[in-house]
Amino acid sequence: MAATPLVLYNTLSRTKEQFVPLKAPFVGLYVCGPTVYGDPHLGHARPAITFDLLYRYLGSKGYRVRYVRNITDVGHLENDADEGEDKITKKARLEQLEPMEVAHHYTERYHDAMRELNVLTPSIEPRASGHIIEQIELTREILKKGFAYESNGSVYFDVEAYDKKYHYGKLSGRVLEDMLSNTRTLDGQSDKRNPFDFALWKKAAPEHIMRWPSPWSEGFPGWHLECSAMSTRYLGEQFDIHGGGMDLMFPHHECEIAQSTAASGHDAARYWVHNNMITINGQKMGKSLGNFITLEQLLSGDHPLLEQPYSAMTIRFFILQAHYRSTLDFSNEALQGAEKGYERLMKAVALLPKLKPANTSTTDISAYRTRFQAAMDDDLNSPVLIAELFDAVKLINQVYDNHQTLTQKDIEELTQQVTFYVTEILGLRNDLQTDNHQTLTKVMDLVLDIRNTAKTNKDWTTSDQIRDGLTKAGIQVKDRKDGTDWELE
RNA sequence: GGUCUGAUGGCCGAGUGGCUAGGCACAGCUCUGCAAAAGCUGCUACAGCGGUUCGAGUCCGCUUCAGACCUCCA
Repeated sequence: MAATPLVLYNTLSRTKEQFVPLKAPFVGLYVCGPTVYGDPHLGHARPAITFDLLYRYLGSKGYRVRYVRNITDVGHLENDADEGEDKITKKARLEQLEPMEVAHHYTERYHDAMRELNVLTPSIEPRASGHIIEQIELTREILKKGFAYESNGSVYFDVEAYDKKYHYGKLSGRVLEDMLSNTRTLDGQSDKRNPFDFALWKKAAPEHIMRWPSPWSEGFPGWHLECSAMSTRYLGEQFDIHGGGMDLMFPHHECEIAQSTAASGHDAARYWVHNNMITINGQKMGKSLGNFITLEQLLSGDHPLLEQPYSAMTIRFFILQAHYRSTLDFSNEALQGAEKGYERLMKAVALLPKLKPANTSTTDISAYRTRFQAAMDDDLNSPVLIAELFDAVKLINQVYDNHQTLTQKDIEELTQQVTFYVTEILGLRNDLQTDNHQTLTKVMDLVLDIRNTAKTNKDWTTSDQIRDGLTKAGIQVKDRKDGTDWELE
């Protein structure tokens, strides 16, 4: 496949760069996945869909992508880094469950949501708890290189030592000295030498359930270590793209860079790609802010802020209609707009097989291919791609209404291009006809209402026509004293 | 306080110097028994103030406002 060059915005350089894989046609892609201690919400959908789009598009260019997206089931501390309980452990206590039971439950919930959103499964989905050995090894390596120190059974990354040789803060644009001058001094209780040092290994408090043996103590790995360890394990010391939400840039990704560089002497990821946040009333949607809407609530409409339910594909379309590096503001009006737009697009796609060929074409459709591609090549500009697709939608409708004509060959080309970009790249499924259970109930309410009116008017011809017609259609009508029931046979 | 983003028409949201983004909503028309769909037409905005330029939403400076990160977070 003759691939046109893809340009990606690299957070490291803060510019758009042409994407050149280390070892084409192979591409290594690592994306920070969810911490499984809560239901997936609208915010989780953003990176999942953003990197699904990237994964799909890279694949369409002929690259063989290994997409690794982790599951964080251990390691994040609740409040203060040094005092807090492991987040998953805390939730487990509250619910009287095993930690792994909680992790498993929410992992399944996440998978369900991803399936609904038509997000492809990654090549590998490693769990932090399954890679303790790798994390211990990495900690050992960093210690050996002199960029970490042990303190009371815990191991901390020595940011100051690292910053002397490399640059701590290169991703987020921070300078260590500035950060230090802006921080209050430690209260003296910490094992850390420096407030910006972060844990590679934490000694477990007695009540801490999730713990593993290590050379330093029984404990658990630090917050940032898992991604470094697992990306190295599955993609190598150097790989192509590291993705995640912008909120992870600091400290999480910064620390990942420091860990990898400290251990191996060079950067691990070459392109850092960050998706922006979904906001609600202009504020970031987040668990800690308590203003998030779960995906389940979006699908059911069961949330004070929701005027109606929204389908998974509406949500996907809503997200794709904004560029991944822009904030995207939630509102009912915006979702409803997305719902209509999605319907318009899918209706036109459904119309494609019905187009009748003509001897000549009144429009040159050869440009669509390059325009679709150009939009995606430009840093995954899905909004522009969608705008281009709507241009094709108009053409499809015009041809259907005999306002324009296309040859058989052009119809085939148009069909191929449009359906490819809509279903394979944007990953939009046609869900317009699938939500039939609710629809059938509403239709039956209506039909039986008409029949009851007829019965009231003693219009037996009409009422019997309806009942017999329904029987033939496989629906049994059951008249009762207090109303009418029906069931599918 | 530090670092970094952003401010586009009723709503959402593209656009890094010159030619109408697109969707939704709204209005009129065509089609039509009515409606819907579809088509056609209209709605032409870029926070404010300076500057650079033949020309700026687009570059530079300042102001105002908003947001993210600096603590777990997608």
